[in-house]
Amino acid sequence: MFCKTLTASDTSTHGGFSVPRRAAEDCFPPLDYKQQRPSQELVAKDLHGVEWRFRHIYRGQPRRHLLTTGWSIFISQKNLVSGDAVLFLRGENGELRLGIRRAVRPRNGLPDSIVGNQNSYPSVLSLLANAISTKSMFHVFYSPRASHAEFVIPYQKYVRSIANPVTTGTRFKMRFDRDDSPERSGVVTGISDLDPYGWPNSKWRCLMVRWDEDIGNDHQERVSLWEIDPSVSLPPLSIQSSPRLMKKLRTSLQTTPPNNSITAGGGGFMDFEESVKSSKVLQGQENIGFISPLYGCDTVNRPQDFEMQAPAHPSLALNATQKATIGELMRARHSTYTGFAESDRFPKVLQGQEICPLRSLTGKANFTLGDWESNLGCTSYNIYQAPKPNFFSLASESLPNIYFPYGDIRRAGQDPVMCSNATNLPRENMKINPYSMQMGVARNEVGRPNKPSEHKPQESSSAPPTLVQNPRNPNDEDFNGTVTGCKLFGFSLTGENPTPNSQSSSKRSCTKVHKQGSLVGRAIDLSKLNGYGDLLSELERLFSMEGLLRDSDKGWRILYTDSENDVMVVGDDPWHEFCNVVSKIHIYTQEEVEKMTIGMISDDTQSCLEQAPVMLEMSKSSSVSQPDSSPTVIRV
Amino acid sequence: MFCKTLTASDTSTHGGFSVPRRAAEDCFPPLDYKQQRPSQELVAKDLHGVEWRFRHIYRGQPRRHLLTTGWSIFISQKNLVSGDAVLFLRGENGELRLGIRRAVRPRNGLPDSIVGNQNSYPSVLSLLANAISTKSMFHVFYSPRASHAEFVIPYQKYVRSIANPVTTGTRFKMRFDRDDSPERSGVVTGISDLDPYGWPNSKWRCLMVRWDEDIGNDHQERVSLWEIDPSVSLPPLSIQSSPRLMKKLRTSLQTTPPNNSITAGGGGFMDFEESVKSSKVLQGQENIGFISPLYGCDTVNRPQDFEMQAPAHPSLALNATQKATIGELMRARHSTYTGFAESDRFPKVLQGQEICPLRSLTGKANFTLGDWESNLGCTSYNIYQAPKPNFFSLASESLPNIYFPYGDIRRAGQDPVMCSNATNLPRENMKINPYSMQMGVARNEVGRPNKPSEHKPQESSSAPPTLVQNPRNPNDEDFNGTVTGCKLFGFSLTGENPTPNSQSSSKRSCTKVHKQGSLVGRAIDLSKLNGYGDLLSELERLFSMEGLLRDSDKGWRILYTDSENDVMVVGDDPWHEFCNVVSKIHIYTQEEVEKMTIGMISDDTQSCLEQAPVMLEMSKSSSVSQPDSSPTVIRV
DNA sequence: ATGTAGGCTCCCGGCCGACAA
DNA sequence: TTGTCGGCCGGGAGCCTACAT
Repeated sequence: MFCKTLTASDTSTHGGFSVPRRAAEDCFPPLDYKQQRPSQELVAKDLHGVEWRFRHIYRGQPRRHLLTTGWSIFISQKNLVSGDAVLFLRGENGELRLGIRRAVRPRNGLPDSIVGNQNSYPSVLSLLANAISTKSMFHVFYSPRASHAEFVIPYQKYVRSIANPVTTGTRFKMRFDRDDSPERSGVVTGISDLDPYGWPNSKWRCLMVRWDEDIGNDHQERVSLWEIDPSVSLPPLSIQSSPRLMKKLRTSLQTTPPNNSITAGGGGFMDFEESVKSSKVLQGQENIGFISPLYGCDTVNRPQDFEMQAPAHPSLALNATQKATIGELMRARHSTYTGFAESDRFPKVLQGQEICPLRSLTGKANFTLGDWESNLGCTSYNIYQAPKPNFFSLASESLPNIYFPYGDIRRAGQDPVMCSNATNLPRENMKINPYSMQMGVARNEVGRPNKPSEHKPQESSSAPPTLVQNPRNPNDEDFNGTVTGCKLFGFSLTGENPTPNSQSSSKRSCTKVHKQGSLVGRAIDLSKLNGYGDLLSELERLFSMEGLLRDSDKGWRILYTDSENDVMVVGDDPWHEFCNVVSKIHIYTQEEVEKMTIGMISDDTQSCLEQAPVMLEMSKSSSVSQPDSSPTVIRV
Repeated sequence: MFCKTLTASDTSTHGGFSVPRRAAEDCFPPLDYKQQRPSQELVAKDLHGVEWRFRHIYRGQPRRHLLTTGWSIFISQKNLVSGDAVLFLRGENGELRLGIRRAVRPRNGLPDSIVGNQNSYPSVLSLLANAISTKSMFHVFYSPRASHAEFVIPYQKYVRSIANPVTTGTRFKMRFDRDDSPERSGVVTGISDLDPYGWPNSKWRCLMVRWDEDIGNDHQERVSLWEIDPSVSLPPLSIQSSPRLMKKLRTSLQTTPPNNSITAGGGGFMDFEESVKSSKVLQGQENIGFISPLYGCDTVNRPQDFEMQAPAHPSLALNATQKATIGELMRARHSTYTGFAESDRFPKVLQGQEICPLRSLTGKANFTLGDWESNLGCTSYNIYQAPKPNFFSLASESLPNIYFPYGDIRRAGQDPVMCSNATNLPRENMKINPYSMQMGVARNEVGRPNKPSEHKPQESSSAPPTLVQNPRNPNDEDFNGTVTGCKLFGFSLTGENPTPNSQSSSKRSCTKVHKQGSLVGRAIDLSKLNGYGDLLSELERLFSMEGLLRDSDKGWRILYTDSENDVMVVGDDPWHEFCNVVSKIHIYTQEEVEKMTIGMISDDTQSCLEQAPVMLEMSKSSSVSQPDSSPTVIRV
C-alpha cells in the first residue's frame, strides 16, 4: 500500500497522477518493461465498492509511472484538491483498493447571514430529540474538511485525559496534522478556564501552553486536556525557531491562513487520529457515496452541510470561536455495497480513509459525547443566563452545595439536558455506534430558550440519554432507554412537557416512583410509612420486586430527587427529613449507578459552547453527481 | 413584454435563443436594420436585480432575432430546461426585466434506499417549532419542480371550496398544467374519505370523479375539493377519447411517465395557478438567489430540497400518497437586493415569475396549511395505531360521538397539532404571510409520536396556531398571537411548557380518556364520580368494556398522565388528589404497558417505518455556484 | 525521482446559415 | 415564422515530453 498527498499537478485538469516509483512497483501489477511505453488498466475499488479505472503508463524521460485516463474523473468525482491524499492498497488476492483522505482545511468563514440561523439549530436538536424519544436511529456526521471536531472526542481519550492529571509545568507533546514534524512539544504554563464566566470549570482549552518552538500564530496558546500527550518523556527543551518548518506548515495550509476570528486556532486535528490507531476510528473521510442501484447516483447524493457560526470574541459573554460541523446524509438501507467493509480481512489500516456506514468493520470505538452534550446543555443555560446580572454569582454560589452522586457530567441545576429515569443504560453505553446510530449535531449560539423556567432543569438528573443501538437491528431492544423528560435547550427531547415539580410536590400526598426502564410510574404515600423499611417493602410490592430491594446484593439501588433537583441515595437522611425533601424516587440497577459515574470528570463539564459556536457547514463538494461528496460519516 | 416557452433548441448547449419576431420588435430596443447583421447587447435584470447580458442579433435566412452570447450562461445558471419559460418585460423607463417560470415536472421517484429517514422530518418540525417559539422568521419553500404542493393551498381557495358544497353528480372543471386543453371536465361520482380509517373526514382527495375524456392513468380518480371548479356551467358531456391530446399530454411530460407507486397521480398542479390570477400568488419560481456582497454566491447558495414520500396505495393502513417538498434556504438578512421588488410600480403581472422574499410586493394571499397539518397529524397517529387489530372497529364506532366545534380541519382527539390557549385567534388567521413568514413544511408518513400520551391531544382543539407576522417587521407586535402550547408530534412548537392541566382543567370539566388503539377519545367528568370504583365503571361503560377493567386478569391497565406529564398507574393516589393532577387517562393492555417498560419502540412503529419510507431528496440543481438553483420561495 | 510547464489533439460549447415544418 | 440541424471555430480537457528541482 502507499499513500501520496496530491500535488497541484496531480489535481489539475491538465494532467494525470504521478505515481511514486516505489509505490507503483510495490503496489501495482508489474508492467512489461520491455515495451516502449508499457501501460495497463488499473481497477481499484473504493470503500463504497465503486470501481475506478485508470490507465497506468510508464513513460517519460526519465521513465516514470503515471495514471492518466480516468484520473481526472476520479479527482473531480471525489472532489479532491491539492493537499488531499490518495491511498492505494493491494489485498492478498491482488485486488486493488483505493481510498482518499482529505486534508483538513480551514474554511473561509461564511457570512453571518447564513450563520446564526436559529432555525437550523433546533432542527438538529430535534433530530436528536426525536431519535431519542423514538429510540430510533440518528446520525453523527463529521466533515473533516470543515472542522476539527473538537466536540466529538473519542471516549477513551477523554477519559484518559481526565485520569492523567496535568499540572503547570507539565511537558507534553501534541500531534498536528499536515506538518512534517507532526509532533510539537510544549509546556503547560497554566490551567484555567478559557472563559471563567461563561464556562466556569470547563475543560475545554483550559490549558495554557507555551510551545517549544515559535510556531507563530497558527497554533493556539490554549489546548484541551485531551489534545495533549503528557505521558511521554520529552527531551530537553530546545528553543529554536524553525522558520523553514513554519513556512512549510503555513504553506501546507491550502486556504487562507486561519482567521482567528473565525477558525480560532487549529487544534484538535488529532481528535480522531489517536483513535484511529487505537480503535480503528477513521478520519478524514469521504462520506458515504450514495449508490442506488435503481436510480444511480447523480441526483441522489446532494451534499448538504450547514454552517453556523457566531462572531468571534465578543467581549464578555461569548468569546471563543470554534467550529463544529455537522452534515446530514441519507442512509441507504439495503444498498448493495461491496466496498472495503464487506470483508473483515481488509486491513484495518484505513486510517484516514473513507468510511462506509452500511457495513461493519469489526472494530469499535467509543466516543464520548458527554463533554459535548454537557457543553451543549450548559451553553444553552449560560447563554440564557448571561444577560442576567445575578447569574454568575448565583451559579458559583450554588455550585458547592450540589452533591451529584453520578459524577459530574450533568449537574442538577445546571444542565438542561436532563433525564429523569434513563438509568438502565450503563455509562459505557454512552458511545455511538455509527453502524446504526449517527447523530447530527449542532451547536449554535443563538439558540436559546425563551422561558426562564426551561433552562432550569425540572427533574432530577440521573443519567445521560443513552445513545446505544444495536448495529444489526436498530430497532431492537438494545435501545430501551426509557429516556423521558430529556430536555435540550428547552426543547423537550421526549416531547413531554415536564413541569416543575413545584406544582406537584405541594399538591400531592403521594411521591412518584419510577423504576429504571419503565415508562409507567407508581405513586406512594410516604406519610403512611414509618421508615425506610416500610418504603422498601412498599416499593417491592408496587413493582413486584419482592426481596430485591432490601438486599443490596440483588443489584438494585434506590435514589431520589430532592427538592433541589439533586439526585441522592435513599437512606442517608433521617426519614422525616427525607419525606420533606423527596420529590421523586427512582429505582436503578447498581450497574447503572456505577456506569453513570464512569468517565465523568469533576464538576461541570460545561465549557466551550459559548466560546465555540457551532458551525453547521455545507459540504464543499461541487459536483452533483458524485457519490462521495457529502459530509463524512464517522465510523467507529 | 413577452413570454416564451423554451424549446429544446433554446435550452441546448448547441445554440442560442430564438426570439419570436413580434416579441423582439415590441420588447427589445430597435436594431439598425440597415446593417448587414444588426446586433446589440441586451441587459436585463432578473427579480434579484442580477443583470444578464445577451447579444441580440438579427440574422439568418430568413432573418430572425436571436440571443446568442450570454444565453447559455443564463440557461445553465438558472438551470432551465426545455419546457420552462422566460419572460421579458420592458419597464416604462426602457429598462429590461427578465423572469423565468419553470415548468411543473413530475419528478422521478427516488429510491427507497435514501428513504426512511425519520430524522429529516422532525428537523423540519423543529424549524417550525423554533420559529414559533422564538417568534422569528421561518420559511415556506415550494419547489415547483419537485412537487405539486398539494398541501400548500391558497387560503381563499380552500375556504371557497369548503363554502361551495359539492354533491355527487356535480359537474366540474379542473385545470391542468401543460396541456393544450388546460381544462378538463368531469363529474363527481362520490364523496368519501380517501382513507376513512387513517384520515377520517379528511377533505383531501375526498371526491371521486369520472373524467369526461379518457385521459388514461395520468389523472387520478380522486381529487380534492379545492382542485375543482364546480361553479361553471359545463357543456354537455361528450365522451370522446382524444388520443392525440393524450399523446401530447404525455409527451409534454418531460420525465418518465408518472410511476403510480411513487408519484401517486398528477393532481394538484394548479394549486397556485388560481391564486396567481386571483391573489398574485406566484408560481413556478426561482428561489431567492443568495447574493452576499461579502462572499459571493458560489458557496453560499446551496440548493437544498427535501422530498419526502411514501409509497402509494398500500392496501390498508396507509394509502394516500403525496409528496410534500420542502427546502431549506438561507436568508439574506440585509442584502442589497435591487430587483423587481424594489419598485412598487413594477407591473404586478409577475404571474409565474421569480420571487424575492426580501422585499414586498403589494399583493397578499393566504395559504391554508390546515388540511395539510391535519393530514400530518392523523398520519402519524394512524401509523402508530394501524397494526392494532382493534383499531378500525373502534374508530368507526366512536366516530359519531365526536363533536368538533371548529369544523373539520382539526379534530379533537385526532390532531397532534394542538394549541392549548390560542383561542383568541380566529380561524381566519390561519394564514401565512410569506413576506415575513415562511415555513419549511414536510409531510411524512413515518413520523409518529412515541408515547401514547403524545398522540392523544391533551387539550381541546381551540384554534390553529396563528402564523401571522407583519410583513414589514417580523419582530414587531404583529406576531403576538399568544401562540403557546402548540404541539406537533409531541414537540412543543413554542418551546414552552404549556402545563396543560393547569389551563385545561379550569376550562374543562371533563378529563379525556383514550383507549389504546382508538383514535377517538372520550371525556369523563371526574367530579361526578366518587372514587376509583366509579371511574372504572364509567370507563367500562364508555368503552363498552364491561367487566374488563375491574378485573386485572383481563389484561387491561388504567394509566394516567399527571400534571407533570408522568405516566402513572391509576389508583395509587388518593382519589381527590388524583382528580387534581390527572390530565388524561389511558386504557392500555397489559402487553402495551410491558412494552413501555421494555422500550418505547413498539412493534407497530417499526412496521410503519417499513411501510412508509420517507424520502429525503436533494436538490436536482447541478450547479453549485449558481444563485438561483435553490428551491423556490413562494411569495404571496 | 518527481513536480511543473509547454505542446498537441480532440471534444464540446457555441455562432452561423440551411432547411423544413 | 421559427425549430432543428450540419458546419465551423475556439477553448479547454487531457495526453505527451521537456525541463527543473
